[in-house]
Amino acid sequence: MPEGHTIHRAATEHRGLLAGREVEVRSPQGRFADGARLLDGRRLDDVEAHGKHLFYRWDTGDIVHVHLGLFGKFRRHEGTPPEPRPTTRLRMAVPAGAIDLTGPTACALMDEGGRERILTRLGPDPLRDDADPERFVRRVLRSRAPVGTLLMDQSVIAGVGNVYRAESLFARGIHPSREGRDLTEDEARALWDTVREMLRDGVRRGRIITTSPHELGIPRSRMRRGDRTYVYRQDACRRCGGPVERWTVAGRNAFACPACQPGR
DNA sequence: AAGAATGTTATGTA
DNA sequence: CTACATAACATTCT
Repeated sequence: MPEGHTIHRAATEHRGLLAGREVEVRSPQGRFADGARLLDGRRLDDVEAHGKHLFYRWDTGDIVHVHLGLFGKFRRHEGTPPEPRPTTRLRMAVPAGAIDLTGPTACALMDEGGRERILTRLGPDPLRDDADPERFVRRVLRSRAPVGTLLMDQSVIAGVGNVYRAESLFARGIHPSREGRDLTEDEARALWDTVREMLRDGVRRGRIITTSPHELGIPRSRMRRGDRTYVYRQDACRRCGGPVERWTVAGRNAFACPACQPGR
């Protein structure tokens, strides 16, 4: 379930619950046993999000790196949590509540060097105040790769996944197959702005909704799963009603409305 | 209940 | 060297 909005939301939530406190750390199945043993009872100092990556800083100087991948998920329990399930990779508990992690691509101990190694291969993250949009714009305008590929490339822009790729390009009327260098500077900047707005909205709502009930002609209360996107996983474009193209790029589904997103 | 899914990385092939 | 495709890995939901 995770694109950048999920990660930044988790960082805020986990910081609020855990930071500055001594945390009970557990890892059933021994999957993170070494880390859990080392960190159990230590103080968590901070939680940082960058793109889809999370970094938990501990008073030992250790950093726990978490990447949710495709299946990773956090669950929160208030108060005393139930016994962790066998698939629980990491539990961080304080008296007020607990965070459980399942299915991550990455959950590993590292040091500052490891964190920096990851950050150097990440592009600007539109959810971060320190992000430089021009880095994204330059990279896009110089590349002959399709803009749909560039948006999913975490070294070009960090935090965008398959849904935001489809929906942000739709919002700007840009076909994913257009080459980066064929975009105008204005298009590239507007694309960054759109992605940032969508991500912020995702953080606020805790889910991705890029459609407006007004445009769909559905009352907000009747909106359901399937009404949340214009082209992502749609057969018909929710704006013009025309057929949505669906094809595979690097093993992932890509979506576009050829009428609303001209250019290849 | 098989199949699909909001990811990344390493390795193979053209 | 680049640019692809494919496999591997993780789990839940329909």
